Amino acid sequence: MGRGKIEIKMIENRTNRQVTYSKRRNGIFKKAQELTVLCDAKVSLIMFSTSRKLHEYTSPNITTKEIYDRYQKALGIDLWSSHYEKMLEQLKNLKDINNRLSREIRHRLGQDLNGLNLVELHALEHKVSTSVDVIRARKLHVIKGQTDKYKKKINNLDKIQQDLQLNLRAKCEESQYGLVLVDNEAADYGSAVAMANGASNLFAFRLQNLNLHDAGGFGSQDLRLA
Amino acid sequence: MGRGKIEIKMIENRTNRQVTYSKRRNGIFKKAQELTVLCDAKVSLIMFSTSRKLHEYTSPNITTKEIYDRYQKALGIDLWSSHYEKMLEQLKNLKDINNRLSREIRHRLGQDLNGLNLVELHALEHKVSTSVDVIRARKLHVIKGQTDKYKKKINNLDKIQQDLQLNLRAKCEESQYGLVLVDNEAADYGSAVAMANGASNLFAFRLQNLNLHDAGGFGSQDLRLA
DNA sequence: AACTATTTATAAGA
DNA sequence: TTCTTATAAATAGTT
Repeated sequence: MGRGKIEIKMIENRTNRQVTYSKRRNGIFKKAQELTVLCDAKVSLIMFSTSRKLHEYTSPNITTKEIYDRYQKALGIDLWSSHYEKMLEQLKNLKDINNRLSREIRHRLGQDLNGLNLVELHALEHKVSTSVDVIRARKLHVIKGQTDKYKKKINNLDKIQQDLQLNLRAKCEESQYGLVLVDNEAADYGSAVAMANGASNLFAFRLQNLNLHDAGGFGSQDLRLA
Repeated sequence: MGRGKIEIKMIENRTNRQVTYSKRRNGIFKKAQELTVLCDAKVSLIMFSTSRKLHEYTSPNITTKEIYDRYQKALGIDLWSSHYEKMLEQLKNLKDINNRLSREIRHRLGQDLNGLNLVELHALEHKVSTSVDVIRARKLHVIKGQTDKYKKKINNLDKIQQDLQLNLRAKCEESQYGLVLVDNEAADYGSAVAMANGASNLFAFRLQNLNLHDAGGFGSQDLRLA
């Protein structure tokens, strides 16, 4: 349809090709639009020129995604299925795991026990009771670690005091220059005491916190300094 | 282009519309194919008739998916992202929940306690210890329910025996026809005993199972028939 | 971008 | 549906 008939083969001249692309693109878009209106059809027309430039027509009242969803449904394929289905499966697995974990926790909390028979209840009691033992052992271990550290600090403090007393005695037997030295030692002594007190206060604070949470109370032997 | 000019509006006659759809569909496909060849373009043309029937044209040497991938790239969008990202978020949330639940359970099992300080350990001990109390209380409740049932059955059995003895005594003081009646009563007596034994065996079985799981043992008062 | 001679598409009818 | 054909529409080559 033009001044002359043309053969349908690639137009070698770049400019001519570009011009023809433009003209025919408009033509095909118009056809698509007419088809949409005349025949109540839904059309998605996507095209890329040689220069990879995008042009598209989509019928009104529908999106490209909807067209493509319909397309996949019609062909019974899902180009994203492998990815999508893997995710769905993952989701399902995680939900299952979640449910099992939640149930386990609820039971360990003493909730939802109605479904359990005597055997299951006893097994659960034993499990949780064993856990308490493990946790208590761990707690005692931590307490022992902290008291050991505390005792060590006290020992250090004792040693420093002894050294100080020795030094003081020595200094008193020396000249007046000793005073300066004594001042220095006194500074050291002060920081050592501060340090020891600091550690001690820290520990006291922790014990206090413990008691705040100790609704059940724990046996006196639990806090014995081993 | 036809015997007469037509207005571009929906063709009301279903048949005419279908015929026009057919003709124009062929026309537009031909145009798409010519554009592909003449201009070295890539075209994806998807359409649905009123009856939702799918027809498509895709340029050779390219797939519909590739066209759509290019399309999304060109527009800088991702048609599936909203769906996809929602799923990703769901996955992430479930994983987080899982991790928290797992951690809670591990702690309640007495595992992975290294990261906990003394306060946390004590709180944990208290929580789990409280749970044991709840579970134990529930267990005792169940045991009491079963023993009550057991006692009730024994009472019933006693009553049946008393009735039998009364009846037997009465029958002995009657005529020889009494023997038939005694046989009937004996049958009843047997089934009653079987029933009582059955219940008793069931309970014994449960206690046996309990003992299999009873590594820690439970106090004798726990099994006292209240 | 226009123009326009010519080809092509297609509406209506069979 | 498919074919026919008169006519509308598209467009190749030109300006």
